[in-house]
Amino acid sequence: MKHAWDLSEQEAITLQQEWAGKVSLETPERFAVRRVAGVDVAYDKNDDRLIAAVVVLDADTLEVTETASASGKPSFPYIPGLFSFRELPPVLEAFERLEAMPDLIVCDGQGVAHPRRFGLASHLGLLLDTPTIGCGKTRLIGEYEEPGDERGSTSLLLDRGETIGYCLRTQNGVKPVYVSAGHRISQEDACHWILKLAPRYRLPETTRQADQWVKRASAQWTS
DNA sequence: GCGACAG
DNA sequence: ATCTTGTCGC
Repeated sequence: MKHAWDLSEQEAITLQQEWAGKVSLETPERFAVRRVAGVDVAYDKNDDRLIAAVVVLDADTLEVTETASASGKPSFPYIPGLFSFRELPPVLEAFERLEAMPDLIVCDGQGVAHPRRFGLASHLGLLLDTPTIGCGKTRLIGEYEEPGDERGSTSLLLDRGETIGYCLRTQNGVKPVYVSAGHRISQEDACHWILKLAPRYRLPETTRQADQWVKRASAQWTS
């Protein structure tokens, strides 16, 4: 039988075009965030496995309150623009192992700053029906001006006349990050949240903690 | 055809 | 993503 994630490249693209229309760029009314999650995926080339880790932080203290992980064989190759079809299966499994769902999720990669406006963060947000933000270390698409040198400086990420996200400097003098709304959040709120989540380093604490935990998890899933 | 190209 | 040493700067 045909598995939900067993798609051809063309079918994946068609699904993105279809689902992009379901994405919401509006922050919910009475948006109260207590738990913020960070997601990261590692690849073990030795046995061709993906390891996903989800960490949940207290939105006020930024302390880790829960973690979960999952592992599986990649069911899709890495193709720029079709990233989510490779990474999401183990990520979703990790989320299922969480005791409490977070109020906001920060992903490594893009949200709507994507050729079809449906990056990893948008895909995950739609599947979990939860607000998501995409925060990438590098750009996938879009043009922008270099933001100012100070923390908090931003510039628009533009594509075909549309604002698809922001280029954000999270610390004085560091390389900027690329922020875009994933689902159920506005571009502006997405940017504000990333800045708030990155009080000390270039990357938000959600990403840093997820990165740290995915490495511990890989050791476990290997041995 | 050529260059770009999240992790 | 991952493979990898030293090096510059605070």
